[in-house]
Amino acid sequence: MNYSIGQAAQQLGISIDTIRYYDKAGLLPFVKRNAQGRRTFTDNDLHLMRTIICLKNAGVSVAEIAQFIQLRLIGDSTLAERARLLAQHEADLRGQIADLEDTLAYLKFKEWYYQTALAAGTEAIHLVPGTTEVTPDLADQYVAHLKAQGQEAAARRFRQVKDYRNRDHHH
Amino acid sequence: MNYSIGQAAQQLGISIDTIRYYDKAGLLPFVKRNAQGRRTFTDNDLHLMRTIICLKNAGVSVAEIAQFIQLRLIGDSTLAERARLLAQHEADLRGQIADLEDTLAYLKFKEWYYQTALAAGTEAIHLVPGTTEVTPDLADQYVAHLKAQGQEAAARRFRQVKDYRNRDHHH
DNA sequence: CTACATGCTGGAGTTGACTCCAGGACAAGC
DNA sequence: GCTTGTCCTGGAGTCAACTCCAGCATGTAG
Repeated sequence: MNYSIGQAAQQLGISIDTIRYYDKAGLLPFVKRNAQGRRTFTDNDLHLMRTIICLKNAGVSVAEIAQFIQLRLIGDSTLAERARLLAQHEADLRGQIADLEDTLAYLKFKEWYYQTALAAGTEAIHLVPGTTEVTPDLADQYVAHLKAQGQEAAARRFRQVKDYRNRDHHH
Repeated sequence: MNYSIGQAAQQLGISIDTIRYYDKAGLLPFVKRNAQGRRTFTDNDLHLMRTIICLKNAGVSVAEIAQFIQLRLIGDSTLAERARLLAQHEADLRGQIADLEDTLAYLKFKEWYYQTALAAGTEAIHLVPGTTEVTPDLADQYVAHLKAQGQEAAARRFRQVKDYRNRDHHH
């Protein structure tokens, strides 16, 4: 079964222009044309494009995906290199997920801040009296709250995030 | 304790230019200046900026963070609205994490593909003989492999991802 | 007194990933 | 034989989030 660019776009959930952009960028060397010069997509093409979209979702740049596709074109001699690239992208992805989990822990802390402030009717309960500065032991209060709720794991996680964020970064 | 823009940048792990960009964008209305017109950052300022960086990490745009900061400036009357925005961002973040987990499941499938191909010395074991098309039941083989390894949960997850990806999307 | 580090502003430039457009080809339906 | 729909190309435009620059001010070290 063959599909037009419009049908392919619909099935993949991306725009026609995006497909043409990927083609220009060298991501779709396997896509053939018909007698009129129009692109025709096979089921196998769509399968490959799903892998491309997967890599894109994993935060891999178009240039890096193009490199991967070029290796594929060369053949079996590049199998090890391709496996290595995928493993690298997997490690990056795990890192991204861990970062987002940390961000989530911090966001929950902020939500606790607003839930308690809302319950009190004012943000003042978290501020040093007469200022707009938050109380210095706010994070400790939150950890105590988590522990009181029996959420030991969450408390440990938040402590780590907090300690990490307060340490100097050197990028 | 007060810090210069350079010290703040170092402690937060972002560049001086980024801080100035955030200031221009209205994210830092709370930062004061000294007699020479230079920005001075308090510990509390850094705390607030860590929250901003957290939201940025959660994929929130600068414009949306600016809106949040404006609400904070107004005071207690906006507490409920701020709590609502945070809850929304948390939901978005959970969605992002789930998407990345799906991507990870798909990436692991591809890694299995390359591990087995490497073991065989050729990609041909996954292709329809004489073509460059992957065998139609490749995904099923992978699921069988996962089950044989006792990874029932991973098998279920992959099946869902696969089914989802093969269904039409309508964005 | 001069050099140097650090800061300021307004504004221009960069990057990646699209997204849109003008101008044209072709097949099908009326 | 005209309109409509879908496709083609090269190239320009957009957008967010920085990133860099010129030109200037100021505080400190030698």
